[in-house]
Amino acid sequence: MTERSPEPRWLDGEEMDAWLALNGVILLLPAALDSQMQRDNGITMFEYIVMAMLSEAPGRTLQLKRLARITNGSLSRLSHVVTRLEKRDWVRRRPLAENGRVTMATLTDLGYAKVVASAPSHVETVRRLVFDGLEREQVRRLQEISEQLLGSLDADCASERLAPQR
Amino acid sequence: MTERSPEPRWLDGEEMDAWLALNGVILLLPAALDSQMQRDNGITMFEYIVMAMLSEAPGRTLQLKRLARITNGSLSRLSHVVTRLEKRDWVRRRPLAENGRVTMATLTDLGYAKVVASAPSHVETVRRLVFDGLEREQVRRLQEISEQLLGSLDADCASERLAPQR
DNA sequence: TGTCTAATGTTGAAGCGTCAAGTTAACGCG
DNA sequence: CGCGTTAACTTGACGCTTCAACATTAGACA
Repeated sequence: MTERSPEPRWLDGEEMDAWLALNGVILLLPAALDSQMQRDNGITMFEYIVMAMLSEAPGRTLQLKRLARITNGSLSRLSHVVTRLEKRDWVRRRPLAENGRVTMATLTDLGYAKVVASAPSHVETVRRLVFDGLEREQVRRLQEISEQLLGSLDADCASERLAPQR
Repeated sequence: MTERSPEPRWLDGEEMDAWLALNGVILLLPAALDSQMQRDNGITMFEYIVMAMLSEAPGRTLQLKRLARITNGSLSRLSHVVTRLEKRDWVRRRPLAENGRVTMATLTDLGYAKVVASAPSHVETVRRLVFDGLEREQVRRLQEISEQLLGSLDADCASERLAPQR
């Protein structure tokens, strides 16, 4: 619990304004995307991303560990989700013969069809909520800033793994 | 929803890059903030925001409906959270005499102390994850872009309320 | 004044995510 | 070879959010 650091470096006016706006975005945008996906396609945003990543992988197959990484999810979360997707016959699990520790997830034909069917309305929503309102130049800036933030976030995750607090 | 629109307006290269990065941010940043708040202060990010908003309100008191709006949360979610916060003696609920429909939430002294104690580590995290990596100019651009996105999101919410699908 | 409708909150159930614990398999190394 | 350690994954419990249903009150209006 951060001992008694003398005085935190509070945010100044510009930072506070930016933070309030960004805060709204990271709260509302995922909710809006999830809501649309659930309503129009009956699946979670995360389920969609998992299947979309699989659909682009060679043989529509990926190791769970790797799939967890590229979807920014925990292994546990992924395991639960794959269980659900298996019940709907969209994904199949198969242990790898060469290495008994890894298990592979494969997107079925039915799963591929589901991704293809779900993509258009999703893209439409992203376009409407994000890109329709932005100039070309802003899109480039958004990418630059987001990648910068991603860098800080990755560093943060890494440091947590290496230096458990307390 | 979107019957058989001929062909969706797919994202081009720049948009796709920006989207991937933004997607990572809106997925990882809330998780990182929640994780820090839970670990260091034992409360949810949303609980913190609720109490922080109350702490800045006149009389540390706000109507639930209004509190829901400024915290970007649903009324139901807020009701559950306030119930939890009441159990910890951080917030108190009181129906308004003048208008039996509204109920007010008030931050207690204990709740105020909790916010004050939680703020430094939170600000430190925001600074580390967001602002330490950005130039001044980028902060301004981030604000501009975020506010633009917020505009689209608000319009989206509004349209959903007015035009229920199906 | 009586009724209808809308606004404000509450509640319970169901679904999803996290966390901690457990399993199994590979690896290092004495 | 046996042992301990690590990596990959699974599972169950718990907590939070959503959703739908409900309760209550205020205002409209006839």
